[in-house]
Amino acid sequence: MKIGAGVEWCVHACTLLAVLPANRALNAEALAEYFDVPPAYLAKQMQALSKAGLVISHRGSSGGYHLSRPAEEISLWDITEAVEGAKPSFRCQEIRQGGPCGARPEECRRPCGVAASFYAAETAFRDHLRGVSLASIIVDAASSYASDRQEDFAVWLEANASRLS
Amino acid sequence: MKIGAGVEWCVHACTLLAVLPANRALNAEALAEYFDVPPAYLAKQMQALSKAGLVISHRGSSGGYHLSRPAEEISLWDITEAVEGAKPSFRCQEIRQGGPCGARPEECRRPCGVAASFYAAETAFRDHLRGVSLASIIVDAASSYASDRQEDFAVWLEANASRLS
DNA sequence: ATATATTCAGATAAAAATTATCCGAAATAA
DNA sequence: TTATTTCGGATAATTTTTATCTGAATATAT
Repeated sequence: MKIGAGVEWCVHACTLLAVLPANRALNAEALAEYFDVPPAYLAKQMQALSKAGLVISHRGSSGGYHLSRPAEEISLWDITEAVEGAKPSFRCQEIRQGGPCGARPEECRRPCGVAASFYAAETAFRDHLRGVSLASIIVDAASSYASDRQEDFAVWLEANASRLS
Repeated sequence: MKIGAGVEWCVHACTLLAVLPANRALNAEALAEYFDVPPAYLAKQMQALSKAGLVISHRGSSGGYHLSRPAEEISLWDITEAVEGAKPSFRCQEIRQGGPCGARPEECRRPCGVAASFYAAETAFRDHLRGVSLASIIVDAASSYASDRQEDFAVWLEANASRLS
């Protein structure tokens, strides 16, 4: 049971995009520099967010990414699903149908108790992440930032965020 | 986000061990045959259950495995943890500490909002599996078995379960 | 006691997924 | 047009998962 590093990176990247002023954008290189992660790999993960419609990409000079909707309307599950895909973590191999006493296909229309339990656990996991918005993450992060650091951050943002026409 | 095939196999294997009469055991080969999975790989996974104390192994002739405690007292999480390990699915890389505006270590004593949310989601997942016992899985499976199949099963068990002295 | 059967632990290896980089094409701004 | 930037795909390194095999330890049966 594992969650890829891309999910963590993309969530943090989105928190940065969420605090961007209107009509500003950040490109993959700037995002990667901010978090000190491999630029090419982060760029690839950002494609997934773009494909899922969570961020809008702008090509060309002074392009970059910005959120497609308010941070209140983007959950951690939205991002996780975009990056990792929607496949269930428990992939039932239907081993109950194999072997000398295997069940017949017509007895297996519904998932077995084992699979059903894992699916339900996963639903609990997913629902929890659905209940956490990007906006709530930002509020949490802001509270742990001292005022002098906020200044540093504002300077960095001004220097790196491009302007959209 | 994935759960390995070994977890599924081991849970099903444990359900089989759970319906074993007293002082009987099943070896890895018989378990693998019953579910039609690779014997050597299942044997390796069973080692994890043995190491975790969920099953008792008996070496030597007419040896095999049996549960270490009643099926009511073994949850799906017990088995999942034994096979996959206790490491959290979300492995925080603390990227908030990197980059030009990175947080200082003393600001990071508590997990960040992102990590905390994933940990909480995982707790919900784990708690759900903790609430499902092997015994409840067996009840579920038995209800979908026709009476003629139960006979087949009894014959197979008699032929394959070894006797412990 | 000896032979046989069986699990265990570790070495090994094949396959798949994850992590990571690079480049050409498309698109945008200056 | 020219420079910049994202996109999509090709490629590759690394790690994890899946899988097999062997020898040692151990228990049973003869």
